[in-house]
Amino acid sequence: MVRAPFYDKNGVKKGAWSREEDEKLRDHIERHGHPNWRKLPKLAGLSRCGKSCRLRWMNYLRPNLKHGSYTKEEEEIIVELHQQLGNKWSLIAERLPGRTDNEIKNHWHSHLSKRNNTRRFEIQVNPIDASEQEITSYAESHENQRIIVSDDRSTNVSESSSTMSTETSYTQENYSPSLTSNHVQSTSISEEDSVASWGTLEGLGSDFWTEPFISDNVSYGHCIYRADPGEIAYYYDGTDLLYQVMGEYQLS
DNA sequence: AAGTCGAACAACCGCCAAGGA
DNA sequence: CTCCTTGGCGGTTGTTCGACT
Repeated sequence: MVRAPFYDKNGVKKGAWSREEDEKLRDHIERHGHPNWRKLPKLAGLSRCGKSCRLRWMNYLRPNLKHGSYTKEEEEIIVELHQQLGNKWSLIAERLPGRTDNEIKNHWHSHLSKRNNTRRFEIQVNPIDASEQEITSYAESHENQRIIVSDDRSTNVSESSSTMSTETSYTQENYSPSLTSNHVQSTSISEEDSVASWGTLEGLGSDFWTEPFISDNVSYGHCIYRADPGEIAYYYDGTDLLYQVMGEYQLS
């Protein structure tokens, strides 16, 4: 999974490290430390640049490093800290003994970011036909996620408007029916798609999707925007989740 | 069996801030 | 004050491997 070793035009070796190189680097640092990374390769008898040596030491050879799979607790810490700090991998790594910033960053991109993205989704609600049970069933299938729909989802099509409406929230704690839904569906949405519709929102900045915290002036369970038929409504659930609810008013 | 594709991850690259000359 | 060196950080790339067709 690494680049094959090669020498650049300056005779500096790049690519995967051999066991012999690792031994040389480890041995040198254990004897002399690393007061100067630039000078270290020459002193250690390596054809690498100082930066490469530092990276190899910090991310792989350093004592007390953990390698391999992450525990659930570690993943929870990463997700939580990422929400607080953003891509400050070095700060996150400080809170996870034995893990490096590079490793955490890789793990985030290959595992956790995808999982996190699935927290943003779109709900297609037929306001005429979708029952509470159907919506609740949807909520049940999305563990630990709150579904919010407007109270007037059952109002007549001709009376629909784009004014703000009250809302009712359905959670797993409150409801537990097991109906399957034909009218409440979810699909993953991309961040780009979400941002593309951002202009319809009020009270939140355009950087909401990248900000770990939410605006203080948005109350719990607040319906931000109510859509006309065919438009997209956005609902804020009081934590850090924002749902898109399709204003689909036609029976399919 | 062979080809394709995406996930995983080690390593590289460019940029920036701090500190010393 | 300016310039240079160095270490550190975050984004990106390149290669391998396993799953799937």
